[in-house]
Amino acid sequence: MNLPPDGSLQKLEPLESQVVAVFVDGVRVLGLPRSIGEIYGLLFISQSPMSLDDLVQRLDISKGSASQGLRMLKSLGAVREADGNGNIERRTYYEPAVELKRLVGGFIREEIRPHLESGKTKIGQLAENASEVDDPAQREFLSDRIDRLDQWMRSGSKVLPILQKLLGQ
Amino acid sequence: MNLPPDGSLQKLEPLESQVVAVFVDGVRVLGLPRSIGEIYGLLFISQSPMSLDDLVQRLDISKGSASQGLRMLKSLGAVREADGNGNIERRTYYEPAVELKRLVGGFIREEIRPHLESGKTKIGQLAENASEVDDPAQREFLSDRIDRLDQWMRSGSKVLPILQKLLGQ
DNA sequence: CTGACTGTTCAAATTTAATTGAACAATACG
DNA sequence: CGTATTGTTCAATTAAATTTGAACAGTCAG
Repeated sequence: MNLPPDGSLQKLEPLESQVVAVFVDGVRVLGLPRSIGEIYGLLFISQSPMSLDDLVQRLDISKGSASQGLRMLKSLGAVREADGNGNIERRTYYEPAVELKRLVGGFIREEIRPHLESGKTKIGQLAENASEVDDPAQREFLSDRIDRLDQWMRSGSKVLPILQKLLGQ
Repeated sequence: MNLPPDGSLQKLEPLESQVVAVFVDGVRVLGLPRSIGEIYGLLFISQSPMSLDDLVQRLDISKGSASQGLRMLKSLGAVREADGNGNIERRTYYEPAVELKRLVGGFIREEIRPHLESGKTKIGQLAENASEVDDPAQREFLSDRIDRLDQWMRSGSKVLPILQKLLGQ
């Protein structure tokens, strides 16, 4: 007694499965969980917005996964709530953000920048510790390497906005 | 009966541990295994090249991990074999590549491009399948989305060499 | 040939990360 | 209120990735 209300829901069409697979593969490269790829992929290839329950049914995933996945996708700016045309519906529907610029921007903001920031902090501490090494030759070597590390971080920080600009269509 | 031959080997100095931690964190962002970060990190902060056995001892990892880790780092172009000054030694010693350009290039070549390539192939197939959908409105929507996906891939392919150039010092 | 040394391979064990599902808000409606 | 609906949380489970370690291959020296 929980049959799909109509035939269009439930199992994925072959084309939908293929698209979902592409995104599942894509997000793995980015180090994100597979459910993220499934959810975004299905939204991406669906003509109308979908609710959490729709995703649970069509992808055969748990409510928990769908909820957490949507949360992350929202924080990445990769999905947004569709304005329920008639506000009669209680549940919220989601649609994908399809501008590459936005997706890349969200990923950089949420997944890259925090690491760069914390890295810079740690490197600052490293530089201090290195400056206290007794042996001068050793100290010079360490400072040199740590400087280089610092340069890498700076390069990274400098390149990110350029990257975003280049992908802005 | 397997004591360290001298005090300089075995446990990591605090500074070394900190540097290794930075790299462990760094490679996790890139989706690479922690041992990769440990090995590269230690090589990076070490003044002289190290052998597989050195790494095993100092990082307290297995020979297997060290071997596989070095293999991946070699394929990424992130470490190279040090030319044994005197060719008296039998075992090979490794030193890190410290040019950001080379590291980024290797990562793009080994980890990014293959996915872009296979993605392009899959999208080609998708486009075919989509063109065979009966309903014209649906077909148009699908083609539109798949086109977009294709554009993303092209953008990615176009940006990678620019990225490499930007990081070339 | 035999033994010592260096490194690789890969199935099994371990560790880490993601997913589930049951319990729990929160809100709406009669 | 009572209960139906929608969604969140999080401890327990499951699944995936990494690490281990024992077996093996190749090489050199005696």
